This record gives sequence, C-alpha cells and structure tokens, in this order.
Amino acid sequence: MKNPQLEKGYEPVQVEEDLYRFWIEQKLFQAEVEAEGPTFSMVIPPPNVTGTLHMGHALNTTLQDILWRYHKMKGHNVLWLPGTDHAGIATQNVVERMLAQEGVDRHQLGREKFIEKVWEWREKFGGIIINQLKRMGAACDWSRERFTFDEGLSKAVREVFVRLYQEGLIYRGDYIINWCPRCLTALSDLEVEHEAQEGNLFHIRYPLVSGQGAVIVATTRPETMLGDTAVAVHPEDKRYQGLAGQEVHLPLTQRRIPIIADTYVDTSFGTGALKVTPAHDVNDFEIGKRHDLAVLKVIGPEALMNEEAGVYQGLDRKACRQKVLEDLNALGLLEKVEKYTHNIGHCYRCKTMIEPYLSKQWFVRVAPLAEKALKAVENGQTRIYPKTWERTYFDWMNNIRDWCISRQIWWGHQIPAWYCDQCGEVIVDRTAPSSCPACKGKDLRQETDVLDTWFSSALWPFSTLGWPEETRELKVYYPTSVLVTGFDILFFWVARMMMMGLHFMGQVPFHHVYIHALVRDAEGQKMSKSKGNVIDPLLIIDRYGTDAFRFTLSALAAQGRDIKLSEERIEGYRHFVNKLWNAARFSLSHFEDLTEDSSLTPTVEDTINTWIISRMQRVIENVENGIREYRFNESAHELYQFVWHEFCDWYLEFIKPVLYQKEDGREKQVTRMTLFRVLSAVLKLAHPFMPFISEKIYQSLPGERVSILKASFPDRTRFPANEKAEKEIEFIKGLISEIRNIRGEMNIPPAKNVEICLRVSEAAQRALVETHAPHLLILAKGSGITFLGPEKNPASAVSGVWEEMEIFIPLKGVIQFDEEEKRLEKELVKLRKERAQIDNKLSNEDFRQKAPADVVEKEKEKLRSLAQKTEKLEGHLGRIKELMAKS
RNA sequence: AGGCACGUAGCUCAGGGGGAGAGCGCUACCCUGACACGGUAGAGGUCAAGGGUUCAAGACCCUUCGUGCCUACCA
Repeated sequence: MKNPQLEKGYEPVQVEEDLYRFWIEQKLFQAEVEAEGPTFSMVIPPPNVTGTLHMGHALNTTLQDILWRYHKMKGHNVLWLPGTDHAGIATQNVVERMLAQEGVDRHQLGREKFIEKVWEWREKFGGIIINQLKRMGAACDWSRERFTFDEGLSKAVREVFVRLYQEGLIYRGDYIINWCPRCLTALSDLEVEHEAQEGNLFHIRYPLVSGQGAVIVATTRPETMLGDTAVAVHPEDKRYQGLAGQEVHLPLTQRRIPIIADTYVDTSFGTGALKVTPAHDVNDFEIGKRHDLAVLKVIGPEALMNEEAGVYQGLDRKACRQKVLEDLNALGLLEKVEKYTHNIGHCYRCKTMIEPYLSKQWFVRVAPLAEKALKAVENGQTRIYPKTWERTYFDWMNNIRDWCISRQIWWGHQIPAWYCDQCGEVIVDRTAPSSCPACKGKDLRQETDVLDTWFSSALWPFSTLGWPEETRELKVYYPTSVLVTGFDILFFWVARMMMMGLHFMGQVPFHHVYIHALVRDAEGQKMSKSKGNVIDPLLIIDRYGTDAFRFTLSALAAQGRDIKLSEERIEGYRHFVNKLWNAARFSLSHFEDLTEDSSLTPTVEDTINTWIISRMQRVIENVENGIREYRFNESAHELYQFVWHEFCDWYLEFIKPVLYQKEDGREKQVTRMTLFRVLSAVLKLAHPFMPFISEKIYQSLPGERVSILKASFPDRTRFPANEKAEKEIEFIKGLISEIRNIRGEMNIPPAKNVEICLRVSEAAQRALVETHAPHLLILAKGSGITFLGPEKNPASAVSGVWEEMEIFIPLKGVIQFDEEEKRLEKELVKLRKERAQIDNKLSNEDFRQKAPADVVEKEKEKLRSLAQKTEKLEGHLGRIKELMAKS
C-alpha cells in the first residue's frame, strides 16, 4: 500500500505492541561491535530483580532511550546494555516471605536448597521488570542482557576480590558494624537509614568505689550499661578533676569499672561523663581500643540480651531497657530523664532498628581507590551533570570510610576465602583449593558470608563487557559514554564504579554522569507504598500511551529539580500527541502520488515555504543541543512550541489555499514537497521522545520506509536559514493577529467577513500585503483589502496600528463607540508606560556611552516605533471622540 | 552540626545580563472540511525581602526569612 491512511484517532496500546515487536524482529536495538562511526555506549542501572517498574525507572529509562535513539539516528555505533541486579538482601527477603507462606523456613531447607529456590523464583519472576522496561519503549540490546549473579559476572567478582586481597585492599577484622537483628546480617554504612526519633536521655548514677559520691552519666540506651567497661570524662573537665584512675560500681552488676580520661568526650553534652560500652557503640569501641578496655558483649545477634547480662538474659533490648530503668529507679540511681530527639539507624530493607555490633567482617580499604576516583572527576575525565553534584561527590570521597562488604546471608557471591581448621590459615583464591598450602591439611571450610550486592554492581560497566577477558566489546565500548542515574545511588553505586573501573581498567567507567531528578507526587511527596501515593507507570501507559507519558517526563526533566508529577500534566501532553497525529493525518491526505524530487525546493519569492524551512533549522539546532547538554526539557519544549504554534497554527493554515488548488501547478508541488520534508524532519526530531507515534506516522509516509530508526537525524544544513523570509512572515502573522485582536475585542462575530482598510507608510509594505492578501483574507476573515490614501479616514470604524501601518475595519452602524474608546485608551496607557521606560533608559548618559552600540540603536528604534504608534492611535481615539460628540 | 537546592501568573514550573514566559486552570466568542484531546482573542506578575556589583539584574554576589533534600560515630 502506497499511502496507508492513518486512523481517525491514535490508539497507543496496539500500535506500541506491534512496533516494539517489529523493532525487535528487525534487530534494530542490537549493537554491532564492528559498526562504523563514533561509539555511543551506556549500561543501564540494573534494576533489582525483585522490583517492579516505578516512576524512577520510567524517567531513567526514558532519558537513556532518548540518548540512544538520538545517537542511533546520528549513525553512531551504539550500545545500550541492559540487565538486572541480584539484590542480595532484598531478594532473599522476598523468597523467604514466599516460603513462609508455605510454612517453610530457610534453615529447614539448608543453604543449597534455599539458593535453588531463589533461582527458581528468579526464573519465574525475574523478567517482570524487564518486560515493563520494554513497555517504556526501551531500545536495549536484549541479546546482551546480563545479571549481576550470572556466571560471567561471578567470575569477574572473584577475580576482583582475589586481586584486591592480594594487594592488601581487602582485609578481615573485628569491628563494630551495623547489624540488622532481623536480617541477621551486617550492613554497610550506606545501607542504614537515619531517622530522627523522640527518645529520652537518662541520667544514671554510678557510685564511686571510694564511697565519696558518684559520677552521673547520660545515655539514650540504658540497657547497654550492662556491657560498660569504663566511664570516660574529658581530661580538662574541672568537674571531674582527680577522678580519672578511680573506679565506680557498675549498678545492677557486681562489676567495678575504671574512670578514664579521653578528649573524645564532649563536656557540654549531658553530664560530661560518658559510659563506655566498647561492644555496642562505634565510638566506645574506638575509646576502648585507645585505653585497652575489656570488650563485653551483652546483646546477641537477634538483639536479645545474652548470658553476660545476668538476670536480664533472654530479654529483648526494648524489654531490657524497661527492666533496667525500673531496677535503677528502685535503687534510687535514676537521677533524671530528659526528652531527647536523636537519630536512630534503621535497616534500609526491613526498617528494623540497627544494632551496632562487634563482629568479624570483611572490608575494602577504600582510601587509595577513592583518591584516584576523586582526581578523575577533578580533572574532568568524568564530568558530572549537573555540576553541583560534583561537590557532594568530593565531600563524600574525602570522608570515605572503609566499606564493609561481607553479609551474613545466603543469596549472593560467596566470598572466595577458605579457612584451614588445622592451622588457621586463610586462603583466598579464584577456585577452591584442594589442600592448605601451609599445613597441607585437607580440612578446609569456605567462608559462608556473601558479598554486598553493590560489590558486583561496582564492576557493572566492565564486567558486562566480558572482563576479565580482553574482549572486543571492552575495547570498543569502554569507557561508556554516559551513565544516567538518580542521585540516590551516587555513593552506593556511581562512586564505587569509579573506584573499581579506574583500578581494574585504568580508565574511568564513563565520560559523563547525568544525575536526574526524583519523581514525586503532585504534592511533592516522595512516592512510597506506605504513603499510598504511588502512581503506577503501567497504569499511566495504559491510560495515556507511552509517548504522552515519556514526553511529559522529558518536558519536566529540568536539571537539578525534582519532578512533581500529576495526571493532568500527562493529559495535557497527550493532547500534544493527538495534535501531531492529526497534523500528520492532514499532511498525509495531500501526499498522494508524491515522489521525492530535489528540484522542488521553494524559490526565494515563496516566502511561506522558505520561512518554515528556515525555522526548521533553528528547531533542529535547539532540539539537538538540548539532548547533547542533557536539557531534555528544552528539547521537548522546543518541539512542542514549533509543532503546535508554528507548524500547525500557522504553516498548515497558510498552505491550505495552495493545497486546495485544483490544478497541480509548481507552487502546489513545491508546497507539498516542503510539507513532506518538514513533517519528516519533525517526526525524526520527535522520535527520541515519542518513539511509537513517530515511527507509526513515518512508516505511513510515501516511499519505501522500513523504520525511522534507519533514517538519519535531520541535518540542519539542509534547511537553509532565511532571515528575510522570517521577518516577512513575522510581519504578516503580526498583522493578522492585530486584526483578529480588534475583531475579538470588539466582538465581531467570527463568521463575519469584514473589509480590511490599510494605510501603509511605504510601498514595500503594500507589496508585502498584496503578496499575502489571500492569507490575510482567509486567516483574518476579510472580504477585501482597501488601501487608504493619507487624507481619507473611514467614517465609522474600529482601528489599530501594526508596524506603522494603520488598520481600519469599517462597521456600519453597529459600532459601540464607548467600547472602542475604552479599548484604544487601554492600549495607549500600555504604550505610554513602555515609552516612558525606554525614554528613561535613553536619557541616561551612561547607557548611551557604555552599552553596546547595537543595544542602544535597538532602543532608539523601539522608541521611534512606539512614538509613531502612539501618535497614530491618539489620532484614532480623537476621531472616535469626535464621532461620539456628534451622535 | 555541616552541605546542597528551591521561593517567578490561581496551580505546576522554564528562564544561560539587554523589551517578564510555557502548560494546566480561568473569561468571551466559535462544532471554519487535520484535530472540541480543537480554534481565535483576553484577563492575570513589586520575579520572597533587603543590600551590593553593572550603563543595564528575575538572572551575578552578600544578608535575612521561608521550604525541601542529602550527609554525619555527640553519648
């Protein structure tokens, strides 16, 4: 079929499904390593396998897809590599919950069986989010989809671990870490969410052993006192001079603990005396190390008090606090209770209160890695957009602490370390050793801990391309061009990829990092399931179509600002999709038998076509710049503005009379060809933002067309700029608008044709008007045009001025003089105000001397024009007043 | 406690030193043969406040006031 007609209404759902399948079948998303042209590569931020598409993914995917489609059409060697993250704790939790419904506990299954279950789960549900990304139109190369826990990536993980260990950048040791008593695992600092909570500051009396009074300590966690092994005061605190070295009785226990002096203590906080619990507080642990204090654990992994807690054994930390307080009170040792708000850490997965917990864990020594990652951003090897995030990145890199990478869960990369039970040797290797290299013993146990999920994510940009093999992919696509992500994982992920990429590849993992906004609800609240304010992207797609949704996200994606999304907004942009569809339908109805003919270019006299071609050039430039600079909203806005308010509102209206001509003359041929060229360019410009509708229309254009993705992005040099045409059309548009304004204000019925009387100031203007008379008559509803001489004014008319041209519209009898008087006066007030401003400016000596000449000249010109207009309108007003006096 | 944003039309927000903008909403008139998911016209702003730089500031600098967010081991 040569010119398939488009249906009356655009039906997104069916079109989207068909076209997406078509793109896949045509293998249009597949990267070809050996393809020509500059490369453009991206790796997707791998969503959690447990996830379902939320607004953040939708935005993230849209922006990457825009970039990909743009570069694809630019003819570049493109790759967009997709995949998912095994999401250790999150996935384990999901599967555990599922098993719990069947009444099964993972410990009953055992580690191996449980992991099998998780893989089964992944087979079944792991593809959900991938399919949802497809509904967004994502042009990922699905043939290269990866999983952070697949075989290749696991190999990369082991390789990295072994190398870092050998370089002394991974170590194992006893430290206080963040412990989740529900997940029963260590968490990194980043995995802890801090939240301000109202609590109490308890003042507790610790009697001195000497019997000479007591020290009062202040604490928010009285239950930990059972594990106290010292009380610390500041060495220079006058209140406690001479106490250091003495001992106190630790209430509720039989123990005596020393008073020590340490400068860590803040004399202005609480009582200035600090109870020290090395096993249950990070700072206390440090103090303990400095003073060689005993370390006494009183809380177990499940946050229950252990045997060291004496009578409190078995109580959970909360119940224990109650009991301890009661007992202290009974003894008269609870001095005071103050209200106190402080931050409490919670597990980012299950929200359980974190317990600082002393245990043996694996760590990455990040300082040396961070140094390189810091420099790479400082010297611009990687640029972060918007730039303001660089500072945040620097701050964090400068204050980075070692990264706890071991997790006491089952789902994840098991740490490749083995312990020899005979001699205590620790062996770290790529594969399981058969015997201990130290004692030849065969009794080896593998470390049961697994690695933090983010450990494997940190390798994503190179592990997905085949590392540690030296693949062609790595050569061609690494470093990737840009990483598009939200700021919430700047530290979790971006910073760590920087460190690992630089360390193992010797090059940054990406040239650009584009940090996009967070999508919030219409009230600016973060969307979350618990708040119930989540807008489901898939619902939106069903309701409005992917293109409308994507365009909305793009239009709102201003740098550095969060997006407040409301459905009305999406509805508004759906209207735009509809507008484009209808403009295309109209255009297509005039493309019958059209064959491309390069000789059919508009002549200079053909201002309408020359104008739209000229405008097209600017639009291409602006849309392209927007994409290049990650100012997607500007591209979207430019497109919207042009398509709706220039192409549809003016160009299509201007050319209708020509298109409706009976005979197929050259003017009509050129116009049809120009319309075709402009529409084609518009579709290509729109494609990255609205992939489906643009492809659908494109495939309906005359000629052999496989896919818009095989077309090249519009080349602006093929749309010559023409300033003269632009000025001329601006003049005509303005004249038409002025007449419409008069009509509208004076309530002339839209259907009524009126005589347009003009008094021109120069011959050139008259020629212009004559050339465009047909447009004037149609678009301003004129019955005819009369040129007036200098002497004669229509007896009874409403009037206006445009570019020194006086406009009169004679109205027989019906004219309401008072209305016209009001209108003219209002206009004059505005003009005088404007004039006063410019007068003011121009009378400023400094302005005339220091401002650039062209600016001054422009102001002078403005003033001249305003003066003219004012004078003419004043004349019109005077005449109206005369007429009013007569009647 | 530090850091980072943001206060512009009724609402949501663009605005990169030289005449205050968009979308939605609102008002009036129109079903004109692509589109009523539409057309034409209109109303609506001391650009948070104060100071500074500049011939020129919504934009750049400082202060204040409000609002968000991020980071942090003050018990």
